[in-house]
Amino acid sequence: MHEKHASSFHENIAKIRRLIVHSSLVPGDRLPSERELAETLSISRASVREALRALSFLGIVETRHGGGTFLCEQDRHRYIEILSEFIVTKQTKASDITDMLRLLERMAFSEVEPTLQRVMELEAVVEDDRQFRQRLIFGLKNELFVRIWSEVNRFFDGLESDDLYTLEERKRLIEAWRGMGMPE
Amino acid sequence: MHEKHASSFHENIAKIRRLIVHSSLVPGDRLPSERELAETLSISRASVREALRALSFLGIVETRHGGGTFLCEQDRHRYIEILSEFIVTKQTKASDITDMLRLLERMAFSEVEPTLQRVMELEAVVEDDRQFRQRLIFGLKNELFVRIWSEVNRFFDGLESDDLYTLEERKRLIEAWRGMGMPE
DNA sequence: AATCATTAAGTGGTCAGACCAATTAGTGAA
DNA sequence: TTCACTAATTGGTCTGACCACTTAATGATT
Repeated sequence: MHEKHASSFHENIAKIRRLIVHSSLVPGDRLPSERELAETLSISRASVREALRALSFLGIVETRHGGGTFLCEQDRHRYIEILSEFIVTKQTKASDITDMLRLLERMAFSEVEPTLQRVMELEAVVEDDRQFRQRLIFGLKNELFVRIWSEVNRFFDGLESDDLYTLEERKRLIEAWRGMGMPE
Repeated sequence: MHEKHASSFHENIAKIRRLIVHSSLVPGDRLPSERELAETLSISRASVREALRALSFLGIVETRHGGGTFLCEQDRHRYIEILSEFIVTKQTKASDITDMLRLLERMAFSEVEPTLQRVMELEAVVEDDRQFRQRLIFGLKNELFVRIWSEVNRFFDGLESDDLYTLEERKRLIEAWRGMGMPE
């Protein structure tokens, strides 16, 4: 007999988070078993598992086969508010995202040598804010950097905000970059 | 009748990744249904869902209730190799991690004004590489930045590598930073 | 009584089948 | 041809079972 599916993925994660906070769990503590959580939170064990998997991805909890589910060590739990709220529910100040992108992209400028070819490639897409920023980032050969930028940019896309830079800014950025290279 | 659980979480993700590649799917294309994937890959639908949820977290696929599961737009799928391999299996070049940390921390220096108090706080922990870098990063009030740094640093910790900077480097960084502020 | 191998209980991992909820494709009447 | 309706498809959730691993309890041995 089904009870009506009032639950949802995000809500379930929030429920477990609240439980962690209310139970005053400290890093290293073991959470209630999945079966217990399911009954307490009035959701199925499958849903509990999906939520726990998400929290595991966020580095908040850690599961050990046969052992249990534990709150992660370190002060990582201090970021529960930030992490889960941000990644899962996408609630972060829009200014944080745009600031972060600007920082990352400025960094890309300072880390990549402005060769003639690169400058031309960038100028070719100067009309399109999105392509411009993407081309810029891919100049960095650090895969990890690209990954992080992509993640942040994904949320920026979901923001439905305007371009990050104006056309004039983009042109100015290229000029400044070019100036950093050659002693002309 | 059970077949023996030869599957594992990581393997399942890899299976779906291979299927995406071999099927020559392009962004926007729909993946086979969960039931179909389960049969094709010889794993349960629950396991398929867990793997898909992970890929969804990585921004590789997107699910629409009643509609299907789709490969994300953009060239994000080009990062399937990078993303899934990195986040899930933690296989990233150590040099990428240290490079990234150095970049982020250099960025912190350039973004934060070297007030007298901040400089003193940093000098107080100059002996400890870990504390030094953490104190530095927390000077940035951008929560998102802190989050990202924390994530990257987590992997660095798991690397069992030496300090990121030598004591001399740390002292030199502080001096250079101090010099950026006051016109002395 | 102390030690250690064995056993039982507990917990995460997987599987199977069913039903709910939303979308999409197909159908038929206007 | 158009559009409302229906059926099929697909993701979302639930239930219960069994497997694999860990941990605690048990009991025999020393």
